Amino acid sequence: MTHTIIWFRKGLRLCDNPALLAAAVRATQLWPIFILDPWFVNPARVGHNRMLFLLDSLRDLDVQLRRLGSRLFVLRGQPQEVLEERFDTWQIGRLCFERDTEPYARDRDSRVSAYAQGRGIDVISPTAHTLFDPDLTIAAGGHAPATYSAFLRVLKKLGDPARPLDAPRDLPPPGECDPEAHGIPTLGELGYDVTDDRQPVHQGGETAGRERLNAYLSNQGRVASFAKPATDPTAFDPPSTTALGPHLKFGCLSARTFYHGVQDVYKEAGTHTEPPVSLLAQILWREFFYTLGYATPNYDRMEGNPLSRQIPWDDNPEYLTAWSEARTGYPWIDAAMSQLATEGWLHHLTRHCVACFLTRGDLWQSWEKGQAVFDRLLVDQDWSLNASNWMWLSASAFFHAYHRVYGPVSFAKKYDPEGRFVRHYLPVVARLPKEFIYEPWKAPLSVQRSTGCVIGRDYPGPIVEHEKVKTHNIERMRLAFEAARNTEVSRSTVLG
DNA sequence: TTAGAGTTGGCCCC
DNA sequence: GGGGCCAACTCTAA
Repeated sequence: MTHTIIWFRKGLRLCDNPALLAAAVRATQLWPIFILDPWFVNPARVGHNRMLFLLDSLRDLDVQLRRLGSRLFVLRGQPQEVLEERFDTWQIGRLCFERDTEPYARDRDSRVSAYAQGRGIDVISPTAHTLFDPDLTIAAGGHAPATYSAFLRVLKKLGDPARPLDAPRDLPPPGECDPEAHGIPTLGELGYDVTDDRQPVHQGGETAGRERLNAYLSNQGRVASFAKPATDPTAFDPPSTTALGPHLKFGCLSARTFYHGVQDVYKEAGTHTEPPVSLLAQILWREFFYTLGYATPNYDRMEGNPLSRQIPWDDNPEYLTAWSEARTGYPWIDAAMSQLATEGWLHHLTRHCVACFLTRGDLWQSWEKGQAVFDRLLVDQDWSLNASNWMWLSASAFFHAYHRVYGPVSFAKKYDPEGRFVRHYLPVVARLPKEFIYEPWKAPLSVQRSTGCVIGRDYPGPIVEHEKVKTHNIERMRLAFEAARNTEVSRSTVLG
């Protein structure tokens, strides 16, 4: 006879959910709960697209739980306080939740677990957000992997991850709780501005996630020939990649479901592309970055982060604001930032372009500032992946060919010479002829006037002269690399 | 100690 | 669209 709480945070699914399965075993009453933590329910930290995706996901979870005779209870407040109260009022004997390796979650969960165990409550917290337990991955390599290739070698030792677990067939009855007070709120009830009535582009929930995965996997040729660098960043209807990031972030879809879904198509197809560019490799990149985020102190900062090169970035709030508000005067960059603001999603290579532009390429602002903007706006915001990619693009870690700079004009032109993408996401440039679409300041004034895109009135001139700052920044980066090497030499001299 | 490899640049030339 | 050049870093295996 055990009163049990299954505490959903990520892992918003019934399939491949070991915490849920453990909670269902011999429970007399089961409370499936989600706690709206004020830390996250904050428009300055979690943008409205991601919050909408979360609410979608909670609704889907509730519907699925109800089919099994249960339901979801949505509670509000600081999680530890909420749980401590419920442990008492519900006479809880067991607490189950999926393990979360991000710093905020680790701190929160260790305090909750310590309190619960002190009260004699069983705590069950299996790993299911990643393919493997990161402790096992690190142990198998002897230390955290330094490169993706080294990581792949470790994975070879570990073999395939377990196949995903089935969803439970039935669930214990839900515990008693005032049903009216614990429904799923609307965005407005959470204090978000809802005057913007655009429909979200990314539909949350396990049901939508599985449909999206299955639709993608149904095209065997596309799966088998997938090569990430060859996908088109300017494609938007539909995008050229799976766009399953949001579902993986919230765990509407498990990493193992994705992994084995792709593997099964590979078996049918015979030949297929290989890491690092293949579709399967994408879930392995996620795993690699999760492992490093788990193993590395201060992973989301430059200072105190042993993986991040120490670079003397400028601090120019006007540059940062212009970049984040799509006012750099470079249509490709501004259209991308507009897509980020309105939809909360960007193609991977588009993220590269705007990240390179903000950091080492053009504006020379710290990657941490770009990371913060992405953290707020991305529907698929993921702590480990976001920090990793910002370090990558700013040449702070992983990537060292700093003289390779994305051109804010040349890059997009290569994929989209007509400018379909920028016309869609940046209407102010929509009527410009294609020869000026990526460089509107070069259009004669008569053309600017007739197309309603007068520079300085309708749209800003370029915030920096790319060719000039690029050369200067490559030199600054060369000096930063040199300084880092010298620090390394003096350190090893001191240490003998 | 050294050679080779590393997810995804731009530009010029053919 | 494919190849070489630009100017050149870091990690790993041998």
